[in-house]
Amino acid sequence: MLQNPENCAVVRTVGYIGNKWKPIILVRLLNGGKVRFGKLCVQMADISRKILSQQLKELEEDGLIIRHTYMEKPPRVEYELSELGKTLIPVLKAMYDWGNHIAPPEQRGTWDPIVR
Amino acid sequence: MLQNPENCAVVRTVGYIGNKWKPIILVRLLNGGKVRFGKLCVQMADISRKILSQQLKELEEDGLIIRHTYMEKPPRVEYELSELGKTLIPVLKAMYDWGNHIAPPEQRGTWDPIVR
DNA sequence: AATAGTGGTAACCTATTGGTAACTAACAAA
DNA sequence: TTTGTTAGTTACCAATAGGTTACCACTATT
Repeated sequence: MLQNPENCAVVRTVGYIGNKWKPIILVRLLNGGKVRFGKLCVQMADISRKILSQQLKELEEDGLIIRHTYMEKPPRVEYELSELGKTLIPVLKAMYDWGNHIAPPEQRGTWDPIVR
Repeated sequence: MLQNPENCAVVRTVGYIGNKWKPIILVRLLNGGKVRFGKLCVQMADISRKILSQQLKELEEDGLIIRHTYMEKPPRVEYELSELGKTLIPVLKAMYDWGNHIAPPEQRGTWDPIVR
């Protein structure tokens, strides 16, 4: 609660998604079903493969996403929001709305994810 | 918008508050008016004075908080949410709610800031 | 035979974050 | 006279985050 800073719920949330990449990765997974590693890589041009796979691993360990591996050659790996991950949607939406709110009008977008 | 990752509103938001300390500092400023540096320091036991003053400076540069200095000895400095900072309340509340939602029941709190 | 495609990992490097201790100025209290 | 007080800053160092490049395994294609 607000009166007990050392045990604040915001601290807990920050522990899960309080860094540069995780909210952005999660938003990429809102647009429906499973997304391949390579597609994420292309969509997020600024992130390196190493950091992306590292962040995906942490998100999976934290139970926010699910990793599907297919025993094919060349390999195929897909990522998907977990049920717990979906509970973050209000947080991601609030972040999206605020970013939109402070953006110059010509850079504004709309929130229309497929996952609800 | 979700279709233009390189220009996503979430990226913008993360640029302002996507780190370990800023959301936590901002939440400390929701409980009404101006708060002294020393009080913030005590409330957030885990942050060092150096990092706290650094983060406060960035928040001020980004226009999210206002810094009031009084020409007294010993010095007095107080921090306050700006109007722009107050527009972040829905984001902070969503983060708070999610952290609360995943917390064990005995660690849950209530959201009752004085600033609205 | 060489190349492309996939989802990584390893080695290496830089940049940012964070921590500690010492120092400042000016006044008040002991 | 010494100490305490406040909100820092500076110097120095360690730890973490993030980035770059190269490489792998295996198959299909050229």
